[in-house]
Amino acid sequence: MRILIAEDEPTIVSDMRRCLEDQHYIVSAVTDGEEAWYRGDVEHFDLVILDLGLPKLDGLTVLRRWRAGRRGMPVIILTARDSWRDKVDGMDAGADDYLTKPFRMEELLARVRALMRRAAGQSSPILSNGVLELDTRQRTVSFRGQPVQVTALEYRLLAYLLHNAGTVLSRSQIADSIYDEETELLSNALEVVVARLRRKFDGTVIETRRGQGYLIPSEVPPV
Amino acid sequence: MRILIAEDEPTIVSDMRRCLEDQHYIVSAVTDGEEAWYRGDVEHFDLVILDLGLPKLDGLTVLRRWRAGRRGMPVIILTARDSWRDKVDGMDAGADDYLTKPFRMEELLARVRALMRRAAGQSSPILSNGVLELDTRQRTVSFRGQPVQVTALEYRLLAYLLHNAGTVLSRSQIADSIYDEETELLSNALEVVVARLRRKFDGTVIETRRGQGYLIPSEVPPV
DNA sequence: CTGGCGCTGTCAGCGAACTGTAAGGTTGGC
DNA sequence: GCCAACCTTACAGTTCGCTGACAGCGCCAG
Repeated sequence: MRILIAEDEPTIVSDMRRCLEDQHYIVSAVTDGEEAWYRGDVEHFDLVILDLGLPKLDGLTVLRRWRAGRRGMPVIILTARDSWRDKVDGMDAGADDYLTKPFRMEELLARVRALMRRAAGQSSPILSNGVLELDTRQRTVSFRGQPVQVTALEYRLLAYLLHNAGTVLSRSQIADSIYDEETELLSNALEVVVARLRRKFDGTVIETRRGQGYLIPSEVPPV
Repeated sequence: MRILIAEDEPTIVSDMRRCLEDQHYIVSAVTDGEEAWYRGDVEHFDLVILDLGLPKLDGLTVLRRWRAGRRGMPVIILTARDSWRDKVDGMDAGADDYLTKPFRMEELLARVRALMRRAAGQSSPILSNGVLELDTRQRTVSFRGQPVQVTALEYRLLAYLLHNAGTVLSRSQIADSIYDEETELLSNALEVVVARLRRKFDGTVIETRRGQGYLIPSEVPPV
């Protein structure tokens, strides 16, 4: 689950980052509106925490541009002022929730969880391609009907591949999605994860496209 | 099991809170309609007790908004007036039950229990996965047919896990469900509770998914 | 009021599981 | 056949969860 924080105050950012990473979210942070808009437009985030008072381009504008461009990810807006106008404007612009600074981290987390839950409730909780099945609500994986245990990292990788079943995904796309941005990829870590997964199923589930990346076929006839 | 009380009269709130907390429910309370709607929209509650005569936003409107937004939790409405119109309107708006003020706490509790049971999707008050059995009416637990004594906290944890048997539940989900919102989770308290429970059964009943959470398997062949 | 008791949170040390690294083998394309 | 890309395996560092001991709290009986 990737979260984008758009906030220019360093201490708030680092507090939020720490809390969210404790909850195993993958956090990216930007400090001005232009960058916020760009990242949210170009990358995939499961949730955005957006300060309204950003330099260069204010939060409301960023949000409106995203929505105009059909970026529908849940957005929580932060406002320093306790004015209901901001909140109303924000909700009208397409925000899903708001928080007034200062706020307690627990409250932020509760709202994040709620939005994640709501977003999850809208899509089907089961990802499947015929042989491989992933229940995103139960966080379980099964192969040809047999339950299989996977680690947290393996699960993230599987979920990403299966979510984009039929599409070839490059290493860097995969890495972006399952690691946070600081972690460099200077070894064959990804290959190793793939290998470990293959051993748990059979070697054919995850296909390699030499020079391009990996993919999981979108529909496989059952056996 | 979390309950939201939306009621503006302090004495009624505190009476209800005391009774419900005696029954080991986790209670949150709000005093106006706007906050009620917001909390119910954003957080997860297993049941709501909703006064119809709330300031700022009346109860019926709150309820209709929740239902429009697909919030399906059971709702008991309270009405000060003994008029059938309110009740009918309330039920039409999606309430599951009603109570006319003044009422006796025992009656409230009975209705709460009934709705909880119904929401659990089973007429029987017994939760079981084959080896572990939990009688929600008597608040007793047995393992392989043998009764086992558990503390209140342990019971809440077990009930939550068993209620979602087969699902991996993260620490924060569990904490949300068994503690009230004020309590911080800054240590390994949860792990300790799990350990104590494991010692009372055998170590295999509650499974750990490292980095993800805990789960109780949904169906275990009896021995 | 006091002491005992049961419940629960905190802490520290240990062990196991997870994951990145590296080295050597294998495969596929040119 | 050669080279680069990829796979596999083993290993080691690190993180995460478990456990046992302890302490604080609230409750009840004396």
